[in-house]
Amino acid sequence: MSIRNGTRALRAIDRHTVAADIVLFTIQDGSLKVLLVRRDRLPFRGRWSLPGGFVRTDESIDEAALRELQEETNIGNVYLEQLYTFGERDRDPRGRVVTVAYYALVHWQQFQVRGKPDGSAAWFAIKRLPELAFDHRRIIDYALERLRNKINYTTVGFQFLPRQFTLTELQRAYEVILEQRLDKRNFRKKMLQLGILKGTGQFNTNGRQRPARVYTFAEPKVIKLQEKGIIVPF
Amino acid sequence: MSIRNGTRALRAIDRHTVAADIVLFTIQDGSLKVLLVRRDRLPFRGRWSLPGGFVRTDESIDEAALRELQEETNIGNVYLEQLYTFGERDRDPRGRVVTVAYYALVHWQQFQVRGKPDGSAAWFAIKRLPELAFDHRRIIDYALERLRNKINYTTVGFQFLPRQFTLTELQRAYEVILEQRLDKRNFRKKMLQLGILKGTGQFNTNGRQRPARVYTFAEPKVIKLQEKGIIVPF
DNA sequence: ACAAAAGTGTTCGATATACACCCATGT
DNA sequence: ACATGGGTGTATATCGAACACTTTTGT
Repeated sequence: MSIRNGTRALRAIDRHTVAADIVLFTIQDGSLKVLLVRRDRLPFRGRWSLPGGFVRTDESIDEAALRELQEETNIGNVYLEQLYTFGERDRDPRGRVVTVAYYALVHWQQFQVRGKPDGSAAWFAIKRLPELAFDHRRIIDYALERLRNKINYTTVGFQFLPRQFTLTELQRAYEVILEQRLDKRNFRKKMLQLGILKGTGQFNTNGRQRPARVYTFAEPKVIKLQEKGIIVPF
Repeated sequence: MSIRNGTRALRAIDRHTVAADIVLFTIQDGSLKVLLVRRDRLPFRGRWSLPGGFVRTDESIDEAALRELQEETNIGNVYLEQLYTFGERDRDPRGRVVTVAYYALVHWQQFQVRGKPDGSAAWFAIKRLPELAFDHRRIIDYALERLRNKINYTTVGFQFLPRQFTLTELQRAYEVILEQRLDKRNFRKKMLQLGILKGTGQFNTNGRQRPARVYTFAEPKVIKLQEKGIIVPF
């Protein structure tokens, strides 16, 4: 990099390596999980770590996060949000690496590990994380805290569901994230009166029980609910 | 920087310059203001910009933000919080510069511009910002949004006040930040029942009116009020 | 018939909101 | 005396929380 317009050189001593790491959440088998990849090189070879990598100088950090996500998975259209930037001095033994952490949410069926059925990438339940490389454990904790906050006043939680879903499925997602049971009647009342669900007229009959109404989201994107009312606590 | 333990070199092509910029808020003369400094070099020479500077490789980003703040002001003990990292490709004409933005809140008396009475640093009302360098306008907008959100469920707003204050002074601060008038009785009721204020027994008699009770914060730090109840809306 | 999940209303308490007058002091 | 901001309580509406039974299907 060279001096272009400036009078001050961007000195080499000021240079950092910037990484983008992603906490990719999903819900599977009734528990909240994150995607981890096994490191195949030093440092921390063999340890599990967050998917991510270095930001190139010809891309924005957001672009880098999306690219990394696509390199490891086949996911295209994901809710991805910047989380926090971790810049402690000694967080990477290789030298000065600053990580811009992101978090993303997907429906588990939406996800496919790309070309790596060898166990080098896997979902881990939040409750049973292995030892992680770098400060990635801290990053996950932070992402989890953000997710639990954000579910209270936005529709991020919907990202864990497929396009069509039943109210019970939606409630289960909320219960898993918040780690508490919710009252069925209160939940349904609140959700329906928010006006962000649209009945499809279809019924889902997968079990040996009464068929459930199938809904979709009326709002295409994640929205804030400040003015419409807060979703939880119930 | 050299390869230490790693098998992968941290290639020069991955190197970025990392800056820390600070949105320093205060309340003065009944309006919310930010500190800006005039750039004395290219690019954007002569334009106003956020205080900040490059992060050195021997300090964490938080340390850099604090250092920059202290280099420009005499402030020691400040509420400082990381805001967001701006990493668009072309946000800096000199090349690849990633900015980790922070915001900080001070009582206006706490602040002194260090050694620069020449007009190279000044407070600007949020409502009357000049044209700014880089994407600093966007950063300020983002900080303002965060501040307005955070005042609803934390005690950050208290950082705008001196150690001792009256309830009316506290209410004025909230009104300035939220840009709306609040009901006096409701405000006082809510604040007092939160249990985070401590009466000093003293009275403040600065005007030609009834003396006002003087309070201090019972809680030393900024706290979340999720469990105690939300401060606003009133 | 029964198991299993879907679906549905009401009551109660807490909290937010709206609102008006007297008090203590300085000039 | 009067101007100025300090200080106080109540009534109403809204929202969250708690709570149990009937319905529809598959086996």
